[in-house]
Amino acid sequence: MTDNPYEASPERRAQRLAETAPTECDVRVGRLVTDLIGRVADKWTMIILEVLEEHKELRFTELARKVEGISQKMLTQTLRHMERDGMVTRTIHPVIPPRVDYRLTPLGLSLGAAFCGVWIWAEKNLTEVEAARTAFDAR
Amino acid sequence: MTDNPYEASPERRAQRLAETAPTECDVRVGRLVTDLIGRVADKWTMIILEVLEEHKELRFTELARKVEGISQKMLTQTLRHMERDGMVTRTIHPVIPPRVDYRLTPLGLSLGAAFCGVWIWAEKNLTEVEAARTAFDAR
DNA sequence: TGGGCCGCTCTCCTTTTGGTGCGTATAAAT
DNA sequence: ATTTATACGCACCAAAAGGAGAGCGGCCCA
Repeated sequence: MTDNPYEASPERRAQRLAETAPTECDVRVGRLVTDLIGRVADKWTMIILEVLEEHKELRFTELARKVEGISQKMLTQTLRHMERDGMVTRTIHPVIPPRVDYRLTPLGLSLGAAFCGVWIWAEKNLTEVEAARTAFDAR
Repeated sequence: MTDNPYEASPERRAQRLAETAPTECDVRVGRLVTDLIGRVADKWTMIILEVLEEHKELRFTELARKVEGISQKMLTQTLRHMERDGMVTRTIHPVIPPRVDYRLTPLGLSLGAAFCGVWIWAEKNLTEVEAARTAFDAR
């Protein structure tokens, strides 16, 4: 990506203003949104988000068990990213076997809610997507 | 990813049933959502989706120019994935310099609409995320 | 004395991802 | 005769992601 596709074409911006804009979101935020979505939407973040929505507070090994399939490395890494983005809080209890609790912040919860739309879409259009795939593969 | 985390743990499913499940979605939906998000979250799909929302029909090289930075390989690949999932239609005109037109299906349009929620979330919480990041990095 | 628990971190190693560039068919244009 | 334009497919290579497993620090229990 040499430079930003969101600002490239003046006609495109004109069109955006002329038409009933399909997304009324600001164009310049677009890059950051893409970035954010890319970061937030990977496989593990979603699952961890979901698990932490159910059980509001979990420690490291509990998460590792619930997520089931994640490596320690990925769990640590994902949790750090989520912490950095303000999605989870990490509280260390200085006890004898170390204990660290993770829980969602309001920000994290709201993200989960935002993704609910996609979730519902997937639920609604599941069969259509699967049909499209099998039709495509059968050619 | 050795196997599917959504079907792996019996205790988790039991737990899901026992509690007031916050998402009542089917397991296949979960897989599709993860899969879908993983796909849409890649760098190019989102941008192509957006570009095709604005100009409803575009040919290959037009897309290549609008997206600006994408390699031919990635453009082809991403379009094939989107076609397989039923997001775009691909019409080949058997003319002398080949001509192929791409446009969004209703399914593709509705997906764009579904992701609008996440888009809006990101737009709304952008500053908060950035603040969290700088705060985290300053430690 | 020697495990074992917990929450990591670090070091390999393999897999995946993505870019570059070449080949291809075909007819019109030069 | 050669070039040009179009929409790719294919082979090759570099970079990044991600998994496996070892180590570690400190205290408790046998």
